[in-house]
Amino acid sequence: MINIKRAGQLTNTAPDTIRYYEKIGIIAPIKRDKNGFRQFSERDLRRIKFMRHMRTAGLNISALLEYATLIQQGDQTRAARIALLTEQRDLLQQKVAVTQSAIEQLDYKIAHYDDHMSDAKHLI
Amino acid sequence: MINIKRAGQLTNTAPDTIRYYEKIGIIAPIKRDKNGFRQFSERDLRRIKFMRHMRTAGLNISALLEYATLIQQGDQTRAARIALLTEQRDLLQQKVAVTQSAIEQLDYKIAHYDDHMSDAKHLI
DNA sequence: ATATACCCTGGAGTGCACTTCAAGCCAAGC
DNA sequence: GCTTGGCTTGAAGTGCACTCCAGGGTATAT
Repeated sequence: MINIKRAGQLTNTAPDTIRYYEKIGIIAPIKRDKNGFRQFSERDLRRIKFMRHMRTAGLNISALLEYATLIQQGDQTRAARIALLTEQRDLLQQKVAVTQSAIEQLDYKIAHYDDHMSDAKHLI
Repeated sequence: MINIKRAGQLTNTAPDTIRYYEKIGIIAPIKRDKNGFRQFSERDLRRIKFMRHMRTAGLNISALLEYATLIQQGDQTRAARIALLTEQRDLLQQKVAVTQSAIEQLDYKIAHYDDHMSDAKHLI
């Protein structure tokens, strides 16, 4: 059986973070053994990995909680889930665009640091 | 002359944030009029815009402070500045990669929500 | 002269997402 | 039987980047 330490290794997530995710409800309650210790299933691990991945990418907890809540409410929320995922994907795409343009500005500065000094219009 | 309210509008930055940026040193001290009111130059505005842009993209304050400090130290820090900008650009590129992969996962889920239910391996 | 509308400062407060802590339970090894 | 190690909980603490506030100054309009 997979305990919380192992689950943390397998999902690259601190045990405290896993407990926190369960407590706030973005992952479903984990099964316990007779001592109250968490026993992780493969599905639990997939859920943790997914939430970590989305958090790392920049989704906030409240969006993930909404999603987790929709899942818990069953199949009739499918349309709402798709809408939420689509909205969040669009947000991530905007983020990528902003970051790309920052990368371009950095590249420009890196490439032109020789030519001008810092009073040139494009430099600070 | 450009006061802080106008500077905020022109740079899309709250006046409180501009004061904060000056206080912590990621922008140079702003010139004051006889009443102690800030008078922003075009260069000040460029600096604020740059810092906002970088912050929005995800650079942290400490990296920006390092950069601002190097600028203040003059031309002999050019190599260090380029190194810092390059390092930060690489970090942003990694961020973009992570975010892109999250977008792909979301796209996959959006596209396949009909086919399977949530016990499929790729869904949570 | 009084109201209005700016600005200033230092310091406290906020929101987010963890992260750490204190106190305690249970099982295995010496 | 007692220590060690892993787990449990609720609650408090942390770090980051702002954001707000109290108390006060100055200039313009009525």
